[in-house]
Amino acid sequence: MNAVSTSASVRPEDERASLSEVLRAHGVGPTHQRIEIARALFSRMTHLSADQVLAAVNQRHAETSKATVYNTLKLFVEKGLVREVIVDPTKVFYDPNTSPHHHFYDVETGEITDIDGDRISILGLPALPEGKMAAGVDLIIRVRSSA
Amino acid sequence: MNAVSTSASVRPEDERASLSEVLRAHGVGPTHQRIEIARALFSRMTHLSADQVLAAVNQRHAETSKATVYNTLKLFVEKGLVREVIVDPTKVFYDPNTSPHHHFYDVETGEITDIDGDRISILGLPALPEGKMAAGVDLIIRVRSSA
DNA sequence: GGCGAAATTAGACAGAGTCCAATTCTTATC
DNA sequence: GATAAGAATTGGACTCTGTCTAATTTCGCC
Ligand SMILES: [Mn+2]
Ligand SMILES: [Mn+2]
Ligand SMILES: [Zn+2]
Ligand SMILES: [Zn+2]
Repeated sequence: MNAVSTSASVRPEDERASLSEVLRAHGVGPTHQRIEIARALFSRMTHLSADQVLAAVNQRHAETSKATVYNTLKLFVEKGLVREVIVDPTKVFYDPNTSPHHHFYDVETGEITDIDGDRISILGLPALPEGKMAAGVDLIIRVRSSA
Repeated sequence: MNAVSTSASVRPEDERASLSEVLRAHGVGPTHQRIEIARALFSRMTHLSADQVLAAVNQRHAETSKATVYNTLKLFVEKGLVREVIVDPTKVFYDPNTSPHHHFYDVETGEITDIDGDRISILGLPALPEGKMAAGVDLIIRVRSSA
């Protein structure tokens, strides 16, 4: 039940129209740049850094500025279209998968892999601090090549 | 069972001597700067950023450079004296508590609080990817003020 | 088409962290 | 305690991620 079909045989025009609707459905006015940024994320369904999004969007010829990529990613996070993944101390990754899930993080290669959220249960959590509510539960399994 | 007594009534000289031994025990040659950095972390037992360590160590009068703070924190991590905590996209925190445990992270204030490791169990984890070994399990509960 | 609001942009800026070659310390040996 | 070789420290330049701003362009609507 994801935002956008990932099927390979979708005409680019249809894909953009459908992304446009997804943006509107999340209260984001569709613009050329926002659609391209959404396309970079949702057509790949991988975890991309801002820099990688910028490169992806400007692959054919420059279309979108760095400022817009940062503005747009922040907006997408606010509107719940994507999620931030904080695993690497040097950069944030953006995750088009917004269903609750966790991550393997390869500390050597930087690769991030999803762990399905509803197979995991976390027991024994203490009560939240007074007056605080949960805003997210991030479980990160850091891995590296064995041997 | 921590590395260094946190009791208030320890003579500064004794504290430094004892830190010196802790460093040696971890294969770290003790120097004036390293001892002061260790003292900043272990006397507070809180989660400090490199910048906070730098400020703490240079409080009375400048003693230690930024380069040395970064060099030393990296060395301490390698030698298992402290642990990195990656929760804030803008900076790394260093944790003098190396026993397995998890964290509350207040996204509004930046406050980091420990969650005892052996009360928590995590069930349903999938097998690690082929040829990979676990290098760490980080559970972060992001919280914010309710209402 | 024309208008006001919203979005985009270049480029300056900020902050965390790295790097390097020159200098200063440690430590082992005598 | 003096000496010498290796180890650690240092200022400052540099890189990288991310932010900000004021000017321009585009969008949604009449
Ligand atoms: Mn950084
Ligand atoms: Mn950053
Ligand atoms: Zn994910
Ligand atoms: Zn901790």
